[in-house]
Amino acid sequence: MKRERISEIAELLDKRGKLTLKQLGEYFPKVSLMTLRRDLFLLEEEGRIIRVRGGAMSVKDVQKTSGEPYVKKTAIHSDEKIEIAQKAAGLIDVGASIFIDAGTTALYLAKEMPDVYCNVFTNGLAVATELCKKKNVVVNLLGGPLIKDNLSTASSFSSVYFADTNFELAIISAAAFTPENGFSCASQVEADLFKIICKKAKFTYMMLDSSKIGKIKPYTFARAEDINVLITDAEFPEGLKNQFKEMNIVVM
Amino acid sequence: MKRERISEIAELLDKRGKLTLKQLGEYFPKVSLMTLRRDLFLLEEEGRIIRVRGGAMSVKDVQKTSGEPYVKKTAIHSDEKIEIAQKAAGLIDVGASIFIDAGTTALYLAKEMPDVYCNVFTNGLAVATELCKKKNVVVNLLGGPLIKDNLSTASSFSSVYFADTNFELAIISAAAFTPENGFSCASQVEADLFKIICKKAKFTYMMLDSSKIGKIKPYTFARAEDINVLITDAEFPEGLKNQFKEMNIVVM
DNA sequence: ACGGAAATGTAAAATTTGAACATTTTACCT
DNA sequence: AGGTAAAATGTTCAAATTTTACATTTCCGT
Repeated sequence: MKRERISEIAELLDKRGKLTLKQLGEYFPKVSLMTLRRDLFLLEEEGRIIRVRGGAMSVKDVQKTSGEPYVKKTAIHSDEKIEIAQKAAGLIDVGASIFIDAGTTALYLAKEMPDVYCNVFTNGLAVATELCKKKNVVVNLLGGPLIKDNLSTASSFSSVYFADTNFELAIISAAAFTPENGFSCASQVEADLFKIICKKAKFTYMMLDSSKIGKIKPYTFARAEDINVLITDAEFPEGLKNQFKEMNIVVM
Repeated sequence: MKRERISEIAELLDKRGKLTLKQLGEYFPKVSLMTLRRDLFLLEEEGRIIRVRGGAMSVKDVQKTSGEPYVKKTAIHSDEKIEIAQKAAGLIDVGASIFIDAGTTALYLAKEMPDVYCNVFTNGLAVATELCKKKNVVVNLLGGPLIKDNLSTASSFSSVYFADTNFELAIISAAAFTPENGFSCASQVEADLFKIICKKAKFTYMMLDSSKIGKIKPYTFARAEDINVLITDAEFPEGLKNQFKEMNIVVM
């Protein structure tokens, strides 16, 4: 009982990188925070985690992401993004061929994804690296010039590349959304890529955390009606939810 | 004054692994603990340290005690590989267009590389990620299905991709070499890729640490006479060195 | 079922941290 | 040189976290 919980905590931390004690408390409502604190102490002695103020972080994670600026960004709205990623991960079928984008939500999705046989295309280095940990997932990286801010590729070459590769499902995320301007992002090549992706995929699932609503970025790549499923968090306003539903879009 | 102190703190932490605020206070009696605390905060933002209750610890130190299979591999013959990487790094000119492979020596090269304007093509995720830290290096990643062992891409698609991209210099490494079998590696797609690369590049620099000599891997991708420069370590046998030199190959 | 050890819970004490504001130093402009 | 804004540092105190100590429960072997 104790041992199970401890290894569960360790796995959770390896996946998330970092958790506060409160977050751990939500995962293990049956035990008190003091017990969890003691568990963390034991894990620290084993060298699997590092305890930091307020919680703990995974040693593995520290070893991997050696302090790159990209890592920091993942902390913003991470709870919502994880929530969304978990929902999206539940939608992946065995044998599917999927495109996943390079965003931070996509990175969480890569972590949460079940290790079942499927083909994943992505333009994100971090996403690809993460997916390589899964034995059964075939990972396929889109090539081209790298964008350094977010470690992604995007080039005019994509359309050529995709001429002979197919995926039925695209799970992507937008940097901004308004009903008037649709889904938009900050980079033109990325927007072009997303347009191709959406056209190519049979179904498009959009991961959109509530913080993106009402924002506008320079390049629109899809309208509300272009997507099939909207995956979002609990904070998503009901009114907007209904607007999507009226367009026959599944909101979850 | 501030900057100095901060880098001194960082060095101290790298050396000691972990220090409490009080200990730091003893090292820097001139400033208040609050200032040191703020310094730690900045270092944490840079990703160089991790703040823990009571003090901070070095990220490098955490990374040292690693358990990752890939990371571990880089430790084998690492001194020789770094030696070679440093030599190779010295050969890179501003403005050059270069291909670098996905091996561990290549990863060291990526780390040692000067941050000057140049274009680098690679099929290694770790190499690409590392190069993204350099402001002036334009990184271009070869796409395709990922090989999970070494986080590299290699596909039959490469030839198409390279039809419109050019580099004058290829810096690659082989897994094995004998005068009879030439340079060989363990993967056929990789061998194919290297053949294309060597043909495409005006000059081919081969990084070969002495441990590779006399070994044979299944797929030969180049002969001794196909390369222009051989970069190796101090252990490299003199006799073989001379054989290369007789073929007008620069050995260094 | 009993006794003791391990595990867990609770609450108060001790420490550390974060935030706000005051003060000093630095750098720059005229 | 004088003045001024910004940066760096110092001080203080409230808030949050951790530790400690002790109470309670659960688990096991007999």
